Amino acid sequence: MIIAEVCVNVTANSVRKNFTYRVPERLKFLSAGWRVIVSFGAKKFDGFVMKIYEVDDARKFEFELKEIIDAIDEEPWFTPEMMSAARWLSEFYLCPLSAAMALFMPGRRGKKISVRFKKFYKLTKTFDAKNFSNKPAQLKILKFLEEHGEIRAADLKSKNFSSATIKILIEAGFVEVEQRRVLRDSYSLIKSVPKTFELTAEQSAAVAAVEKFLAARRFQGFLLHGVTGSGKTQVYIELTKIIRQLGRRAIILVPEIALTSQIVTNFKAHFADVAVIHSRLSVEERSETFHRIRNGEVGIVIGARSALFTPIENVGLIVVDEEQDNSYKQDKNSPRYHGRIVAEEFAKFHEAAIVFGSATPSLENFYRAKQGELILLKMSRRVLNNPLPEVKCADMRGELYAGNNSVLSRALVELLKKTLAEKNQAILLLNRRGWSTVVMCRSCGEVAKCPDCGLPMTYHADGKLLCHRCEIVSEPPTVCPVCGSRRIKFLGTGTEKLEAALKKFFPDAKILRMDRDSTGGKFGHKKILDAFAAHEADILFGTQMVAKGHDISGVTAVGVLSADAALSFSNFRAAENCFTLITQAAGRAGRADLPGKVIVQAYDVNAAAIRFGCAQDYEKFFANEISQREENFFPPFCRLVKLIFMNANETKAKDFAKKIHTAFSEEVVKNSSARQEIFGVIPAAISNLRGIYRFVLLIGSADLSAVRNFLRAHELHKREDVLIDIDPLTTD
DNA sequence: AGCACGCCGACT
DNA sequence: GTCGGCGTGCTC
Repeated sequence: MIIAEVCVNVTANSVRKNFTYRVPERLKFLSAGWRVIVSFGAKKFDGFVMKIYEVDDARKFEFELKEIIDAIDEEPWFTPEMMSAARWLSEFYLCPLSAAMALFMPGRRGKKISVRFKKFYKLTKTFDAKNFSNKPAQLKILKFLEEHGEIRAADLKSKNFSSATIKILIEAGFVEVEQRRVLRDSYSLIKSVPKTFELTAEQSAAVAAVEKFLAARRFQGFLLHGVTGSGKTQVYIELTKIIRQLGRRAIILVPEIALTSQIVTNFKAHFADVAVIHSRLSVEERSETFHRIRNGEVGIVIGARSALFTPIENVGLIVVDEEQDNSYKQDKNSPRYHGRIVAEEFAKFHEAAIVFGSATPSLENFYRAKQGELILLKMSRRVLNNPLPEVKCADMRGELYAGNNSVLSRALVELLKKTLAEKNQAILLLNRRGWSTVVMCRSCGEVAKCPDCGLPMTYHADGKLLCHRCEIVSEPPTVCPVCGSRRIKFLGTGTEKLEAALKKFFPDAKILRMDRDSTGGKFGHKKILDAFAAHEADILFGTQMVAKGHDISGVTAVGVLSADAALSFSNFRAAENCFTLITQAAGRAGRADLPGKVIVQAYDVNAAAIRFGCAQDYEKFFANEISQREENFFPPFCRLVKLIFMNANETKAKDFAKKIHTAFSEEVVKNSSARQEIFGVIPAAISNLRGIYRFVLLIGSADLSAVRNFLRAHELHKREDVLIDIDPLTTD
């Protein structure tokens, strides 16, 4: 009898093994990689066939075998590469195999994906027109088919062919029906004109350095450190050309969905077989794209981090653009994987080259490049020798002393006035959406908080309070719920309040806001950026999405408002994030022949990130920051593992965390040859989520495998009340 | 994830 | 004495 090992798709941490099912005769076509329906306990679940083998019919199992109920798709969903990748993911991130497998699924839950077919009619054999002299309608169709080869069923009416006539022809054997799968591609409308470009010396050198390894079919990591406007995308395109000529495929990752349109446009100018994958595509569109990839029709997959999880084979090149970007980290669902880490591991599987690109590399990767682990490729000049913009810092404390309590510093107002007068464009970045970021009682200091997660809520121009994490909406208080005072104050500035300020300062300017509230849908960002590129607006302002990866030639001025806002958070990455934000935003200015000017507004103008950011000096920033990281034993000198202990009972959560803290100190910190540290127990940043208390233990480790062994030994990965986050973005 | 089984508290 | 709380364990 035929036996299948099935990974049942139950999202429970405790179910961590595969289950054995009998394969009934009618499903004997099943092989590893198929999705199937199985009964599990009292219910039906979908599952993934991991292995098929034959055993003697007399063979007894210690449990009663059930039969697989049905197959889900028309073909195996998972390739062997996808399955081994999933196995690695579940080992590395300690998540159930089913959770790792689910990453490769187009929807959240593994339901049958509706497949769309279109009907075509085709000519099957030659015909003699003489035989149809008294059948003009049939002859008309036959002649049409002879000329065009086929006709879509949907087009019959418009051509005045009747379905009855077609039916006769089918019965007579002249015409056959073909059901063809419809593969939609919302990016097919993006057409671009092939551009020939001449590579700069630096670009050519970068391409040549990688090319050596591409041909050798060997894993190697590269860090392409190129200033904004140095033409990194052109390097990616050249490398992709080379790998395609070698008959291998490429994956191009961008941090956010918003950036895919831009890079897809660039790639489509050179390649015809580009596919786009990201989570905002409909489930059907994603699965159809999977189908095209599986068929080998696709040579280049472009997308956000989920573009790693496709059936693509024979990959020779993986590009991680803007590799420092935090959006590569999956932060909401398990497994909490980091796209950068996973991409590199996949590159090893495929014996591919991986190119990390950035103007402001992550500390981790720049450190690795310095150590020689990654090959460093430097591009320090902009293409066409465009100058880097001139960056000035505006001291907002000084502005206050001088009596200016506006959001905009005098220097920025001057710069904007000049820019508008010269008919150029400006970009302003304020990394806070909404109107007021804090709603506070002046009498007692109470802040309006989200009922679910306890984080401060943001006041929006529509008069509602919104939690940016849970998206819970509520009415702002008129009376303080704690002390009863009516002195409710709306503090802090978001993009909506900035919009009002801009309208007041520049009543004649056309302004465009871009933040999550103004960019809905698949192409929301693109619409705004296209409008701005067409100079339909003079000032584009919004959250950090205005600073990422686009190239609009009319922009000569950039303002970064409250650049140091992120520095107040106790986050070891705060300085890095701040530096990156300034550099990225500044990079938007003066990319064409017009020189750019940038104003960075900050309260703490002496902070290292602000100083080096304004100087646009990555090396100095790195040198300063890396010494702090070493001193505090933070990445890249360790890997972090964050454990969150959750319980409705505060004491239980805390006590369990304490117990694990002690165990880790005894078993790992004392015995490991590598440096291991554990901090905690501290309340999580979200200390209570919907009535569940949350406490954090933070592990800094120079040997992750020892930590993983510890977690396994204590079966923390099997628990529902402990969350494991490897390489977390924040420490609380 | 679901569901059954099992051991302690307040009820007809 | 029983009904039902949800802690623990199992599902091929």
